[in-house]
Amino acid sequence: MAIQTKDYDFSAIEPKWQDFWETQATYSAKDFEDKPTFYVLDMFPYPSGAGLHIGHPEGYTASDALKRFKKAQGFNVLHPMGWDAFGLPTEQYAIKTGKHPRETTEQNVARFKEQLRQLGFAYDWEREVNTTDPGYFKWTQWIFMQLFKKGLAYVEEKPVWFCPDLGTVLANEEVLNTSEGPRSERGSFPVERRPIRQWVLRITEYAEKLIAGLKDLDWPDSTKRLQENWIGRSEGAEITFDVSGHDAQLSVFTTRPDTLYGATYMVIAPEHPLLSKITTADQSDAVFAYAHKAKSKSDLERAELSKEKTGVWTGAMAINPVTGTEIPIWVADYVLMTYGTGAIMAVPAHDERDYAFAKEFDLAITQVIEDSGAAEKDASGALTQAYTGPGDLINSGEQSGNNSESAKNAIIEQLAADGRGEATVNFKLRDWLFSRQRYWGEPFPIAWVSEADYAQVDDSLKSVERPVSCELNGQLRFAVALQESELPLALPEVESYTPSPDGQSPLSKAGEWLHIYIDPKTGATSSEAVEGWIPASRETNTMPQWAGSCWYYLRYIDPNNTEALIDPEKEKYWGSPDLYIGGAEHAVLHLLYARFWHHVLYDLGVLSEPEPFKKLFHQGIILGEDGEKMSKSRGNVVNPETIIESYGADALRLYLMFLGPLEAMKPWNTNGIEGIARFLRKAWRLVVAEDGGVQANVSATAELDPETERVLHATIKKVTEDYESLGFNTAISQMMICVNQLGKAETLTTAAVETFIKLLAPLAPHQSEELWQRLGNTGSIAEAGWPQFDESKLVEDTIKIIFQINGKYRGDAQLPADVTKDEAIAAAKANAKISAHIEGKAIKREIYVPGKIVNIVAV
RNA sequence: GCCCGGAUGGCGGAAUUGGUAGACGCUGGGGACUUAAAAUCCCUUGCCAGUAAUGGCGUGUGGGUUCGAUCCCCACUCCGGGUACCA
Repeated sequence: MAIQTKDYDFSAIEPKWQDFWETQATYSAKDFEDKPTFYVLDMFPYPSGAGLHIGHPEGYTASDALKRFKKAQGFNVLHPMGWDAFGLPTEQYAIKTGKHPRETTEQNVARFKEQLRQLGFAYDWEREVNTTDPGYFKWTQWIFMQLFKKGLAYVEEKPVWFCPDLGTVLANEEVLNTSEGPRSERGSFPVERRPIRQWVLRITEYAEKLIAGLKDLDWPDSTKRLQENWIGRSEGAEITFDVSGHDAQLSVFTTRPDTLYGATYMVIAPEHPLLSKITTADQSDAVFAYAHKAKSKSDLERAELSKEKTGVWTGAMAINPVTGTEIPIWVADYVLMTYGTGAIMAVPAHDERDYAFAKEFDLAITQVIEDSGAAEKDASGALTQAYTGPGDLINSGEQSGNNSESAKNAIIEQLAADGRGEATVNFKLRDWLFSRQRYWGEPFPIAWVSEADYAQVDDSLKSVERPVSCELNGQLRFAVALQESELPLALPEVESYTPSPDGQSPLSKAGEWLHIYIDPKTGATSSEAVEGWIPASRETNTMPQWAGSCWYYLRYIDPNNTEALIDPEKEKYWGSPDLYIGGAEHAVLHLLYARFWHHVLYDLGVLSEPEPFKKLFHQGIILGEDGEKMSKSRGNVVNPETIIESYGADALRLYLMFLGPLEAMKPWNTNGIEGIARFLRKAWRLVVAEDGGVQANVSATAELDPETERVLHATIKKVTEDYESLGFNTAISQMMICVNQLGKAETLTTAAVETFIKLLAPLAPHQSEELWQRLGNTGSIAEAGWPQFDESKLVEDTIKIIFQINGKYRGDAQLPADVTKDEAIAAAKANAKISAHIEGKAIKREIYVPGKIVNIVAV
């Protein structure tokens, strides 16, 4: 039932084939089919109200094309799609309109799905996942439960941004740093740091594994380096200093224990717990004023003020453990409570920050590493900048003369003997703040009980090694996991989606849902009191958006399993994704969090491999026509639907890939799509004649001239290689060369035309299917196999040899492909232009690059 | 500041990683078909000089290695991205 048109009518053809793929389930993956598998994964979108923008189809076209290519090559292909549907904009919309986020989500998903369909992306919709679906988040909650029981989750009062005017907690990126202090991005209201109870995941416990695991991943080097820097492993030592006149001790982390003799003062962070204890009476006003001010600053502010060092002397002194000298202890916000021990030994001679601070406050600077003239000094020989390089130790007692590298160990050993220090490793990576005081997220499957009741609770419901407790309404409470059969723990219906004025989640007002009784043996719950059960209140925080996106790629493999997160047999069959395509903006957080969960699940025996994403590719960004980032405010946004209306989805897909390398950042240019439209029309006319039938010069028995045949085989080779390496732009240019050549040929074999259409099909699937059908074939072109090239067809009997004089092009000639060096050089000399150039010169050297170049060096 | 990318015609980009720089496409110019337009086809299009043959210049800048450099080395400029006192 081909639609009989002579023109390429994409608006009729495209929906026809979209229906076909859907009803025929052309791209539904079959578990355990006896074929090699290929799992290609896209980063799933957040279904926003704005719909798809041009950036989405870029990566998705690449994965769709690759999927079709691999399918044609005979792979059992898995290419699913889903929705990262918990999230802030939907919740904000609910707060504004009162509409349930679930409804908004449904509408947005429907719209996204329709748009993806219009682009011809043939996903396996039977495996669709949605993070807000109870059948899905049941397992998100289940994973959290395992983390909790394994001791990888805890609760802490953490300072978070709170905006009293908006009545909500804000994420770091929602807070702007203004001249009037930190303000909310929305509405520019003042915000403040408030300690609010938070769940935190111990990702730092996996820091070592997360660094080590990077080694074997086929990822862009820059992304690996980014993760490595983010985790920020550094080796050094923890050294303990005595505080004069106190029995307190101050521990510091340093990567330069070799400079210990040069530690002339110490600095502790404003939040350091020892601060109030060691501060002397005369200094306390200044110290506490300073500490208070530092607390209200954002990390951002602290960093921005980095040029000027600020601080106050606490009045206390510490004792340098190797020199025995008393050194002052300062408080300053350039020391962060969140890294190391929250205190440092300051070595101004060999650390830039310490140097700047010492200069600002006129503190002693003792050089202990010989710079051998490498550092700048003033007339008196004092350092005018910190020397951070290596060298021999000076002014360092018995260590003097020792090299700085070996002195690191020597000093650690010397300290360790006294119990004053040991070698340690520190990470920049912090534990993962895992809770939000919001409505639209996964509820935690946790209940809080009293200490006495906690004692009765079965160990299987506890974090046994590390019990989790906190104060709720002034009372000590302990965390208990619910029974697994209580999952999924659904969100209660609430009257308002707005957090309460004190920053508590909207769930804290869901009274009936909140207060429960729990069976201490099994973790079963009831809303009514039961004999022997204990009263409990549910956790009211919800999980962050990351939670659902951390493991969705696993669920595609077994989306409807109600008994397990994933069937181990299916997991082994499909393995982890063979290729993951997504933006570089997720290089750190999403990819790190997902790796963390995957490692944990592997350690729990749920998964068979420790790393989730073997191969990763970042598509670039499509800029507006003005070369700027597309944004509504700039008015340079290109809408995919408009392009599809005027050129069709195939043209859009091809053009997106033709713009430049997939990984590059490249500007959109609407004019350029004409070339692609022309190319598609040429391909169409190769098959379809004026009268709508098949072209008369195409037949099974026709002759194919040798040059056309050579180009065709060269195209098979180039396109196959380029698809494999995601080099779609060059594959398209080769197909353009090919279509031009085929168009010139007097007659064409059906086989030649079919070969070309098969090559085109991954990128322009609608038109290719249509042409395939009009040539008399049935079924999808994806099931017709992938063309093989014949190496012998690529060999040309004559080759063009370039003649150069002194490396400069002076002529060329067609010579037999098997020409020898001597023959080639002779041919060059026989060339009129060449002989003119060597006339009267002495030939110094003759170079022949086989099949390419003759270069005669003559002076 | 540090860490990554990148710089090639009027524009997007290509170049088997050391072998004719500018494939392919857009734009511009000229022509054919047409009553006309669209569509299609052909020629042309890096810069300078020249009617031309041809010659010179040319891959951000300056050096170097080489018979030969967009590609390798050294120094620098500009642009983009990430990161932020991590001891």
